Amino acid sequence: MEQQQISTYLLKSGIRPLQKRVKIMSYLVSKRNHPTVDMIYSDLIHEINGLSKTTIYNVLNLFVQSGVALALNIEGNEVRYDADTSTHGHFKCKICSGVIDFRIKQEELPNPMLDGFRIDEHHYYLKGVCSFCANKIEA
Amino acid sequence: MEQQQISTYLLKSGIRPLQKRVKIMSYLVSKRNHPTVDMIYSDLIHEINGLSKTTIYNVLNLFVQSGVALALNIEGNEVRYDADTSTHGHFKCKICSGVIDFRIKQEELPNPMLDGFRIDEHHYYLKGVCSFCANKIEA
DNA sequence: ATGTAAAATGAAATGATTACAAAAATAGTC
DNA sequence: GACTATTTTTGTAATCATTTCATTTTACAT
Ligand SMILES: [Mn+2]
Ligand SMILES: [Mn+2]
Ligand SMILES: [Zn+2]
Ligand SMILES: [Zn+2]
Repeated sequence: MEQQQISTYLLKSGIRPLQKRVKIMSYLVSKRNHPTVDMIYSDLIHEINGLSKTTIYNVLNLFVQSGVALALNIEGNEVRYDADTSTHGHFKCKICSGVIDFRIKQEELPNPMLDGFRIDEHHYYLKGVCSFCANKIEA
Repeated sequence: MEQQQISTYLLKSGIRPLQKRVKIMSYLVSKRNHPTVDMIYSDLIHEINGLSKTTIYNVLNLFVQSGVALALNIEGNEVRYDADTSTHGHFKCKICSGVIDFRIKQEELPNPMLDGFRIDEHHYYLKGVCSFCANKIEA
């Protein structure tokens, strides 16, 4: 996606499309790697002059509050960010630590009997060993 | 459940049923409140003389590794513990912060096409407002 | 160009968890 | 019951992620 499209998207979502915000959203959208703050920082520090880690925290918190990104808490010690806010599931590999998406339709997720509850978010996480790592192990 | 039963259960799971371990497991089993380390600490400090927070971390890590407890990462800033290791889902209320169980059969959870992947854990989390808090709000 | 408001920065504070060495408890042996 | 080896617990300090906050910089409208 072009930076121009990202700008338009942010604007529509009520976020002023400032340079660093556009770069960070652009990173999320193009990489689709569910990065941690540190991953974003070490990748973008080369590209954006004088980028601060605090800025990344600021921008991501803004994105999450504005609903253009999700914070994934698959594991207690790290938060991962995702620009894909549609309904889908996540698998995390214990070996390579990679997080990958899988498609899930909203209707496929079980709807428990929770009378009078208001449900805002659905999170479906799987953990295990990805096929790439599984192959390496048995080899 | 009696402390005696807890001891037997821990022993069967390869865990020496020492006093503090039994008390902590007993707490998890009887309260069923998905507590954080701090909740366990502030509740048990009265009952167990000279209990240290480090011990709670040690014991819970042992429980999780031995498979007699689950660590739930519903929200990035807190880990909650659960002695119920059967398949079930969790709902967290944004208002009162309570975490409650709901029954889900293993077969109800979608099984994505992940060829060659080994899936070890399923986590299904919902977030929103519980019926008790919803009532308070509209009142 | 100037002024004002918003955003970014970096250092310090906070909070949760882990590492580690010393002290205490446990279990087996005499 | 005392002795000893091993495991567990404790308390402090270290680590790591995130937030707070005062200051500097940037963006934008006049
Ligand atoms: Mn995703
Ligand atoms: Mn539960
Ligand atoms: Zn892998
Ligand atoms: Zn509630």
